[in-house]
Amino acid sequence: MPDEVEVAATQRVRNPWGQGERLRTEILDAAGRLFSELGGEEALTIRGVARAVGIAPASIYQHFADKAALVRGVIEHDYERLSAVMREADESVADDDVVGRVRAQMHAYCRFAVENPGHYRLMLGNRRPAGQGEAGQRPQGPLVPILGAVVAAFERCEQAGKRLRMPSERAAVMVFVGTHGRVALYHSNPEDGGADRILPFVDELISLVFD
Amino acid sequence: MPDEVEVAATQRVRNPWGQGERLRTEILDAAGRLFSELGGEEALTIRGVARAVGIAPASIYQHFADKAALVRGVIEHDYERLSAVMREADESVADDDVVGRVRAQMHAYCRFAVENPGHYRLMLGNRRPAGQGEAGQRPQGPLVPILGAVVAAFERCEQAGKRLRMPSERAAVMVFVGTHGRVALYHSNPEDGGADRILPFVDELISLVFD
DNA sequence: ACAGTTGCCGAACGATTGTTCAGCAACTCA
DNA sequence: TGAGTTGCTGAACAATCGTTCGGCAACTGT
Repeated sequence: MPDEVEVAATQRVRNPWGQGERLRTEILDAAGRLFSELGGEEALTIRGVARAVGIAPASIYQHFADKAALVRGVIEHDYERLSAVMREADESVADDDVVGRVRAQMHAYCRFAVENPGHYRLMLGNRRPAGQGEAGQRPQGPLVPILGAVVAAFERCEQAGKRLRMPSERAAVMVFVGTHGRVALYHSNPEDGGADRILPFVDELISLVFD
Repeated sequence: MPDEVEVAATQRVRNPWGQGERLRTEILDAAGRLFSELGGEEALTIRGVARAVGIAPASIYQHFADKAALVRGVIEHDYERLSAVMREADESVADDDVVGRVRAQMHAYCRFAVENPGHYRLMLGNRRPAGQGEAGQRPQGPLVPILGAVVAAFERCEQAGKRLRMPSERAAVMVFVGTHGRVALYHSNPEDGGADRILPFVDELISLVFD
């Protein structure tokens, strides 16, 4: 019982150096970079991250309870990054160009997937062990919330009078999933063309769901 | 120099028991099963395979030079399996039902991907280190030859007079890649529906590329 | 029946993994 | 200035990995 109180107090205390939080994100960034280069949860080692940051392996445990927590942190950190670039791309297009906003979102998705093959692989490969999610939280894969933004973009298209060949949510899944699969094909065979081959495909896919 | 001769002679000698080859495929099957359940190259251990087969870890090395050779064997074995089920599905449909043959192929692909999550993950996650392929062999990802069968099916559609909204090869990529992506979404979030949610999506995707 | 070959096993080796712990150095507060 | 707290480190732990080696048992041809 006194243990809990002490732990809580320890966590609440601020770092007097003012560097602790910065090192945490530094670890997160380095781990993310290794993720991108190596790809795969097993390829990411505590020692490797520590070496990349320039600290001792034991220091990792001052910021993350264990390796699983570090991996969760990297995943969370990078999904926010992907969501951010898609949101920025969405907002960088004029409001009345509703289709252009869909295209901008998907192009941003492609760029991110090409530039971060490791994270991309993680998005697919994350097997979610039973009971990993918080209690009461409906279990959902990491792609689902991102898909939500695409659905919203298609609903804006419908409200702007654009004619779709199917309900907006279904169109969003169609485009998102097709883009996702095209990127998978690229990662399976990167030799023949990169983003310059992917983006036209995505554009044609988008035009396909409109009437 | 005499070493090479002796090794070659050893490899050429047939197994007098007549069981060696059978055990090899037994190892391959067990490794494939573990691949399906665990998913991921790193999760597949020599000791785990040996335990699954019921033999000593050292015995694996009588049939595979090292772990990389075992993994290559599993990949090859299972791609042939996937190609086989897609070919069987293709041939199980009447010749004049050209669109039905496309659907049968893609449905078989979905079933395989749902029933073998590990292999599916492998199809995506296989990072091909430089110089792994045989010399003179154009490097290509594992999805590419399978895609070829889909292209052929769409070319048959065109020859039968079906109108496509794009060149047959592009339509094949569109459908294949969209199906592939839909399966990825399923694996990312298996809770909401399985094959019964995937197959209608695939059917709609196929109908989308026809005029 | 006997020598020769072959496939499998038990045991071990070195390397690497995640993780823990005591101690040292740098900072804050009185 | 001195006590107290905090972050980081070096060293070590047990576990697990791929892999190797000598020996045993089952089969072959003669």
